[in-house]
Amino acid sequence: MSSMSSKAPGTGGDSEFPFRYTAALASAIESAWQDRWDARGTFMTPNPGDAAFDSARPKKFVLDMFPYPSGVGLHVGHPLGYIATDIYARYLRMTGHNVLHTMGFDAFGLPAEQYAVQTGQHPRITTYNNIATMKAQLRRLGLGHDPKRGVSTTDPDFYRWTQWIFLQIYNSWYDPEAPGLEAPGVSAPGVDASRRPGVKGKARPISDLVKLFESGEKKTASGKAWSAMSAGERADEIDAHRLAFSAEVPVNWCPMLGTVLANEEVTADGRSERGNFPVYKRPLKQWIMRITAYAERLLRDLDGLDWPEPIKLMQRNWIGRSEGAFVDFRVEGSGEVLRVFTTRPDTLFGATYMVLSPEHPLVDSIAGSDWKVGGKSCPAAWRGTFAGAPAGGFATPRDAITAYRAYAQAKTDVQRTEAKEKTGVFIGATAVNPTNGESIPVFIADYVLTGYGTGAIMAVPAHDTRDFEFATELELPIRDVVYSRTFAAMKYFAEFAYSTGEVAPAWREDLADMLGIVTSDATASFVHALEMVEQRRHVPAGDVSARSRQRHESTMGEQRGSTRAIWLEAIDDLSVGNFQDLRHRFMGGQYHKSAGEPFTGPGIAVNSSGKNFSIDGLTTSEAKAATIRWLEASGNGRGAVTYKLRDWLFSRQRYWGEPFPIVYDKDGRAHGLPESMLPVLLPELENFQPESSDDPNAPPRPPLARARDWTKVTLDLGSGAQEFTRETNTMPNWAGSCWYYLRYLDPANDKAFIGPDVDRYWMGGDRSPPQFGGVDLYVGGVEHAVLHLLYARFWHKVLFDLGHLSTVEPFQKLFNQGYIQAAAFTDERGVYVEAAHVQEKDGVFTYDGRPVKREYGKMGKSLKNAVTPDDICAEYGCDTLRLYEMSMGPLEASKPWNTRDIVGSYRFLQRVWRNLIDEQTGMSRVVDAPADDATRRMLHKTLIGVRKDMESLGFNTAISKLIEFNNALASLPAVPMEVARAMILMLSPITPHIAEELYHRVVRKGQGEQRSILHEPMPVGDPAQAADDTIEMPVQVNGKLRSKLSLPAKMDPGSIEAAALSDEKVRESIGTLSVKKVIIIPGRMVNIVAG
RNA sequence: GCGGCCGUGGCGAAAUUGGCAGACGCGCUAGUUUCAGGUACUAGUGGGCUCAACACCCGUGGAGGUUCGACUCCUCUCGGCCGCACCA
Repeated sequence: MSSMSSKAPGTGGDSEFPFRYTAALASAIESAWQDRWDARGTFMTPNPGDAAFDSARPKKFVLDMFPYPSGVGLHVGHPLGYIATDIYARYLRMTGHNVLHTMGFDAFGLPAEQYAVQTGQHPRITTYNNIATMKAQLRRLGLGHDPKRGVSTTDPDFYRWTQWIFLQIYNSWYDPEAPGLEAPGVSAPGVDASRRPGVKGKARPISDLVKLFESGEKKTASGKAWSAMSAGERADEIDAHRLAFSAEVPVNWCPMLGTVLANEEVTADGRSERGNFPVYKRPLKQWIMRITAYAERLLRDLDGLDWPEPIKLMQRNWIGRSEGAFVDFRVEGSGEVLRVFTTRPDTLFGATYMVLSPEHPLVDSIAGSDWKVGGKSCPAAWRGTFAGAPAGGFATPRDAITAYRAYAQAKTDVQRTEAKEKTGVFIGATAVNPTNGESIPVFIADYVLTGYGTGAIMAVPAHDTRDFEFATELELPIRDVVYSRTFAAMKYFAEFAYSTGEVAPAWREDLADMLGIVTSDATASFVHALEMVEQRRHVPAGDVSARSRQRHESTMGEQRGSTRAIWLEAIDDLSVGNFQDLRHRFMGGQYHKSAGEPFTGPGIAVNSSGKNFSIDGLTTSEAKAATIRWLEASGNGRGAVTYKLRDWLFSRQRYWGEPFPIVYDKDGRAHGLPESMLPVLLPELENFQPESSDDPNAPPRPPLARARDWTKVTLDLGSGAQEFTRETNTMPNWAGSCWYYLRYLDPANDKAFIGPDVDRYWMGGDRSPPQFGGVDLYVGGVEHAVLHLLYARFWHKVLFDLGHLSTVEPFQKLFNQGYIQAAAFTDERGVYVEAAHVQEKDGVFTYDGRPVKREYGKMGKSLKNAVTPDDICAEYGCDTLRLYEMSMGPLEASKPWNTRDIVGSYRFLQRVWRNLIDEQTGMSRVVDAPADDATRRMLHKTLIGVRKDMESLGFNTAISKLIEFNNALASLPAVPMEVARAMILMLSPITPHIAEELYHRVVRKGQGEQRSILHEPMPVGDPAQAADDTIEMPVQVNGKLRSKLSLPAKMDPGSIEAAALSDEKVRESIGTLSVKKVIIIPGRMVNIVAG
């Protein structure tokens, strides 16, 4: 018998019912079971090889995104995902799986360090205190985490391996030619294996690279033979290949904070998010990870992952693959060549000028000395018309370049985005379009970015919005080289409208736009417009395309607007019916023949013939391929793929992070430390403040640089004891989160970051065929959609390539839980007030007697609307909290918290308790009699439904099924054991404490408490027993519900039809109409079509 | 600007994926218990019409389409949220 029955629980304010399920009783039950679970190690999960390991059970690895241990503690929004994974993990245990489920802490990072700067308290102490607080909060929720596996990234035993992984990456290079990126037989669900071999390349140890250089199989960058190179040259060559390397790159440098910042830590107006200090772009030597080497694999392998499509899309966009070509333009009067990247090589004939980014390295060397082009003076607009330029432009191109650079640099990102007009200046140089030998002017403009492609473009104003804007602004020629079929389609519609007098509302606006551009006569009639269309049938294709483009880009916008309104009116007058369907069919191709050509599909190249090269008449994709072939054959360029993804800036000038396992010799050359010297412990400091300065050129002085005893070391790295200096940067806080899930699997291993057997088992790499990704369910917020998930995938792939892991991807299935939102209130000044103290009366909200405004936002400290789980647990018990959070709505949806609603969940648990337990005696009310037919049917329906919902994380609907079932039980005189038992077991993943208590009071009466309900198998519903004998069959007449028939479940369609047609209400509805057709959906409904 | 997601009672939401719209919960209304409040319990609760019941009509942001049948699919449109943002 449970210990609960032996002592009187708290009264909860109702002495008449000492065993009523009150908050006091719930709390007593909850803490009693939490203690027992801890004492018995209920949630400990054995690894393969351990004594308790059961190899017959399939594995499941259920993972949460681990939290940062913040000092303010949890609010009810935080544990939403944790509760969900806990329910799922408990469910999986009860359905025969070995489940790995635990929780660690992502504990390096800025808040603890900032706190240390302010108070002098060591971040370690702050962090460990916070972890303790948070663990207590999580424990109170009854989360079934394996306590032995919950690692913290700040433990030296953990970050030792973070450093080790860094060295693995440091000591490898990416061989783009290496065949076979995956282990043989690796297959991804939903991915056609035959599509995958196209991706070549993998990480290999640096020693392989050295062998290739030694044998001459691989050429060095300089072309010099390996044997002829000095030690320094060799080291340079190797360093240039490493996957983790240091290089001077432009970074966001904040001298006042004394650190570089990630792009997302810099505000739109160029200041630090924290502190609001100025941030400068400045080249600094930093550690960088060559994640771009993996761009293609990171992109392709998304296909095999069971992730939400929006997240995959965000990663695809972030990687930003574009296919196209590099094209070389010879600069006239200089030996230089301008290389551009384009995704539209088919429009090369339309390139009428070039644009370089203001910082492009060739600008200075190719800039001309005067404003002449082809011997004549260039247009005035080319000489500088941007804000601050002198009237009439600058005296020389060089003056203009200098001024423009200053102008562009001063613009913040926001200004850049908001500026509608394109600006730029001619640099006094011309280049040659390789296709036709045409001489075209070269400009600099800030709409071309240094960081993408080659930082230079060929401008095709006819087919690129930005180029068009620039060309309009600077009076540059525009040449159409693509004939648009969409435009041809619209022309056809216009003609169709003309011949029939019928216009579909859906395309009337397109038509009006088109017609509006061909005439600015605001009073013209529709008939007149159609005459214009008639005339334009004979306009050459290239010209038509130009107009189509102008339709979008015309600077005559306002004028067009008024014209357009007139056209809309005129078109509306002519509408005689709805022709949307017709339009679909046109677009779908059914009417192509009548139109004489397809309406949709690629454009056709026009005006694209040079001396020995023509693509006229080819479709866009054909023209692209043909142009690339020509570029490669003629040596003017080549096909290429570029990515938006940048390499990963991996160092920070901060204290509270992992030290790099890197030292520098007296020549300043970096050396990776051997494994035996790990971990490199963080040195003790008393002052954690980075050195700040007003001087943007001041050198960075990370806090670690002040630990003199630590930075200077004497080591023997293979060539005798020498003096070295340690790297004083630390790793960014993404580092630990890139691999923590692996350490959960083997937390005590001091020989390796993870044992190979453990990896193969829990990540599933020992399956045949091996799994693609290892974690079976990863739950967390969308805020990590890109960075964390991309970085972790990258590390995982490197470790896979180097043979340390058995799977290609870390997270097979990802689930994004929604946020919990809450009402927040602002006073008349717009300042947030404590939401907890706001009063509501008849829909009016007041705070301290004054009216306040309500809004909804993410729960948290800043909106002063946080509700803590501790308060809710105290008032209702944590089972009620778990139940409520799961019943609020679908897990993936963001939904508003409403404390008032919790009582519904509380009442449900009370009713369950009351159905099974006598509130006066605490004894079981369950009887051994068998269930009646109706109850048993409902039991099996519920078992089937709940199981299905659990599998799909549909906890909200699972709960509603349980409530319905329990409500049905309430009307029984007593609940039969088979029903009670199933009810308790189904409830146990969601509300484990009350379920354990009921299980021991009702099911295992006095058989001891050793066996947890967690180890009880979940009962399986039997469809045969769930089936109804008679079903209610709705009968529709012409789609409207008219009657309901009660029929035997297994009735043949003929009899159903007869029954339906003989029903009085049905016959009344049919009346004098004749029955045309009877549609019978077995077990579902009948629809009678009468007319 | 481009891309994505989402609009269902007073509120949170269901709907077996094209087949009885609003399950379940909150709130509300009435009643039981109670000196009373609270708790707990029972019944009702989309809107309209009706004294009331039966019946009928309307109803998933809006307009239209496909279908025997549409919350669900298609087109357009309005509103909200999120991501990217001159990416060549």
